[in-house]
Amino acid sequence: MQTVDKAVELLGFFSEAQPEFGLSELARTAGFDKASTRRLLLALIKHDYIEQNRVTKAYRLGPGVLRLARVREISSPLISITTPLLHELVAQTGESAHFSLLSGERISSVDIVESPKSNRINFVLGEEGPLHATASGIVCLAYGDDALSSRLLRRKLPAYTEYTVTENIQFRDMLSAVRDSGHYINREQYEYDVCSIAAPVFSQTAQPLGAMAVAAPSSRFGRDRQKLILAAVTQAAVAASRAMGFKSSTGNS
Amino acid sequence: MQTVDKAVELLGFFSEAQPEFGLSELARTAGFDKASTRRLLLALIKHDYIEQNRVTKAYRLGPGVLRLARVREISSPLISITTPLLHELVAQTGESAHFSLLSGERISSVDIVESPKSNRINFVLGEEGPLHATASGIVCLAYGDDALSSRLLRRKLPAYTEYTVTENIQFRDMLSAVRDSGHYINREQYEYDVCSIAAPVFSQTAQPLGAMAVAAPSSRFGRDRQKLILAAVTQAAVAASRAMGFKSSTGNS
DNA sequence: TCTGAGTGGTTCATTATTATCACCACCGGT
DNA sequence: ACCGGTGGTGATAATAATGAACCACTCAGA
Repeated sequence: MQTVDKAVELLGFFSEAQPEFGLSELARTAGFDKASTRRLLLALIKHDYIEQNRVTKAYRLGPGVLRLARVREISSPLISITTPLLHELVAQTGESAHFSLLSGERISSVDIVESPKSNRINFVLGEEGPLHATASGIVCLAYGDDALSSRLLRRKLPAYTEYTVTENIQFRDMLSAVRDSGHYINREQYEYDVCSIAAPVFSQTAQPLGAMAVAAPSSRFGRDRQKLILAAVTQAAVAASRAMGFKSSTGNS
Repeated sequence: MQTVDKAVELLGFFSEAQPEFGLSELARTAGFDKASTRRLLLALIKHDYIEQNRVTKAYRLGPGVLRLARVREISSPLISITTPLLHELVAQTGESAHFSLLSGERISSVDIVESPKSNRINFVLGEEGPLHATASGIVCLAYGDDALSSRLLRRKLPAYTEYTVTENIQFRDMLSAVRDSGHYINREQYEYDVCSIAAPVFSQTAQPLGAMAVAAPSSRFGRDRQKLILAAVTQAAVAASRAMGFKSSTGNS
């Protein structure tokens, strides 16, 4: 089913930052042949998951994806749960908050509420980030399938800043610490001057499906604020997990 | 790319009414081999467009579709445009209103606002209906590609009630009338006691991408109420088209 | 307990599909 | 006129998908 793989992989390249692609452009970024790419796109267009601008010839996500999301959201709500929690997080902490989904070996923000402050962290909706350098990704790795973290650790982890943890042993210890504490505090490991705290959100089946996180500039990341943010984030994550039908194994009576 | 076709076709079977499928069940409804179906599902699972309940083994739409919809909605808003218009329609008419998307040879509601009345028409989100027997479908056909209506008319149109238009000549006349008037009034052609009025919504590229519609029980579908509903629906559809970047060719100055 | 009919899942020889490259027509700048 | 870039197309060589038969399991009923 490599053909299907490629087709749905194409969908993954579209993001808020780049919602449109030319044919050659998409083929290049995907690493596929131009002709193949076009055939894949045609198949997707047939079902309205991609549409083409007749004038500019550019391809973008089609209206069909809306139907899917509505159906999914009705049968098992997610965004409608996280949005109010994120608003609360922003109100409590004054910082930008976001909910990210674990998606294969990447993590992508699907719900964002931005801080009202002018100096704030901005996220791009739908943009994918690495698991090993983001707080959200790290908590997902910690609670996720061992196979996933092992697969990731087989390759050398790329460093994004001098603080990125790239050593396998150190990384495994970190994951273990996350499992003990229930959260992770990222201090400029992905981007300079960006710190964030994330806590995992679990599905009914107790798998981590994503993470709630709050991000702040380093200048507003002192001890006291960390405490405040940490408390708010963990609370929000627990609330989200509960709302999604996850029965926590600890603290039930 | 028949393989991709099949894979994305699978996604189409999930709806609010049936958000979960067993493997055999899905293979049966799709008409695919069980083994193939499973391989297709695995490919989709890999990218989080399908997920499987580990306990019940049932398949359903995965969280990945949420990302796609958010990206699409940010880059070219649709639902966020139609929802307020639908609320207004319900306020004006007192009846249930919905926005449907043209999707291949079917039409499916993606946005619904229900009437506050206890006797109201209820829609199922994401459920697909036939083009030729629904008001929304008929207006899309009227303004859509000729190839689409011709393809549909090649087969004998199935009748759902005694009022369903199934004769080709009569049907073509009907489409022509829709193009003249800009709307269609469906009186119990799909379901008894359900009448509805629909008007087309156009994209930037002047293709009909769906329709706004209001549906009422026959008992509340007298002349005066038809007039009221018709005016409200056409107004809402025009507003939606405009908001989506469609430049109307008539009435511009 | 045995049977049968239904699950979900797997295998592998057969078969039909898709990838690729070279090509075309077109556009915009030099 | 040319060049480098689009989007798009078609034939053949190389690859992938198919599906009948199979297993293990569960549930219902005799």
